[in-house]
Amino acid sequence: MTIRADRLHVLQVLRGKEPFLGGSALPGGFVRLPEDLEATALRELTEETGLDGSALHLEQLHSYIAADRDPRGPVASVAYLAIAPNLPIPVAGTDAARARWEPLDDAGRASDPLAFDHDQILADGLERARTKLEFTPVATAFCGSTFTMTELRRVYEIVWGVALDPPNFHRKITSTPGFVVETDTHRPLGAGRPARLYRRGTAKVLHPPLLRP
Amino acid sequence: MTIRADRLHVLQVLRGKEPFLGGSALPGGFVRLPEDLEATALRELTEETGLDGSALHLEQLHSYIAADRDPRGPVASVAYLAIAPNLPIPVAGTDAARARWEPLDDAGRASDPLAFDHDQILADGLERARTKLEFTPVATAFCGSTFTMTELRRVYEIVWGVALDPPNFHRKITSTPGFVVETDTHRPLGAGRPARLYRRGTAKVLHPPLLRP
DNA sequence: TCAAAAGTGTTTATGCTACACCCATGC
DNA sequence: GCATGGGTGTAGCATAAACACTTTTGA
Repeated sequence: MTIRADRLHVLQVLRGKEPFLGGSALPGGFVRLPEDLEATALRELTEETGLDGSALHLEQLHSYIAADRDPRGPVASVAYLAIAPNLPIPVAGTDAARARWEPLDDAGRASDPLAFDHDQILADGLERARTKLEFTPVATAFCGSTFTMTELRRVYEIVWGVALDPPNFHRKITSTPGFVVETDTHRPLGAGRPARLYRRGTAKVLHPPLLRP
Repeated sequence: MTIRADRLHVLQVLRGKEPFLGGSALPGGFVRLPEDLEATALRELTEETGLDGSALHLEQLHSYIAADRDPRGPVASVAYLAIAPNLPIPVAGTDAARARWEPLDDAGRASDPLAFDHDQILADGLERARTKLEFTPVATAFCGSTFTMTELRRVYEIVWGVALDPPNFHRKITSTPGFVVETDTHRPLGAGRPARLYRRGTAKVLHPPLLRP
């Protein structure tokens, strides 16, 4: 997932073979032993999209095994959720040419149904992302290495689909130990007072949490 | 997991074959298609322990695949967390005779190291249980079909390892919509005023959550 | 000097903690 | 009556929402 143009987007690939030839799906592939699950997720992501995996947040989401989820037969899938800043997709590579960022509507659904049970996986991933924003600083994974308080607030507003009060948000973030550290540089936007730039802090969990309204 | 004699216990089985013959492990086994993952977890639990699976809470925890986690070679494990009231383990069945409830110490560890990477799985499961108590009514899964407010509070105190103020706990639970529904019966304990009995409500999540101190 | 966006102060309401106190039962 | 555990009331403190207001820039 990423945020582009104030919209939440999900990475999709066009399938090049049956089943669901020509349909949209989440990127994925098979484990190549002896690599572990996280290495598989990272490798498939970079192979199919050309995205740089070093900057993104990656976590295991859920495992899906059911007899009818793949017409070829039983397939066990371990889904991972990746969160990245707004990165351009390279178009050079063969596989990467089939990848694209697809916006989600207000209900959090893709415009077209996805192959297999990937709509369910996407729904689970979105709910996980919404929850994780409450208790971890993972919102910074949507931003670059430095970001303004307004950019961080937009992450929350877009992922949660709500409006937040800028003054109160600013205070909550800065009063949560280890969430962000302020730099002494600012970013002018053309109009208005330049915003201070922040960097991620070292906290792994938020005390107190930032609960959804 | 269950609670016995004011201590958190985890279900263990004695391994009957190599590797780790004679050692302790979490109960488990292989998927038998076309059953899905949850059916596998439930079947293995009842086969190896004789416990009644109809009353317990069961949820997927995490998937573990790494080249070195099983000496026989790469094995993919999908761990499930089960929470049950204090049930006796039948001793009649062949497999069930090897199962027992093992208490966890204050740090949440088993007395002896478990086979494979099961100590890690146990630690992940305990952390999941502690977190789930905050946001869902799953604490009622440790209790019988009816329970007193003190029994429910003891669940929180034992799983979290903290002391809670009884009056404030009582108010928090009863003011959280759908957590519990009161019955009109009471349970005398020999000394003191009889405690009112409650039943689980219909809520799936707690609003507001019951955060750890 | 004005518009725009960032950030601070302040009021008010709400919730939570600590603990005093009352209730209902067995002995 | 009195000990014991269940349950309610309440004062004081901390937190959070709403919004007025100040700051800092570009035009």
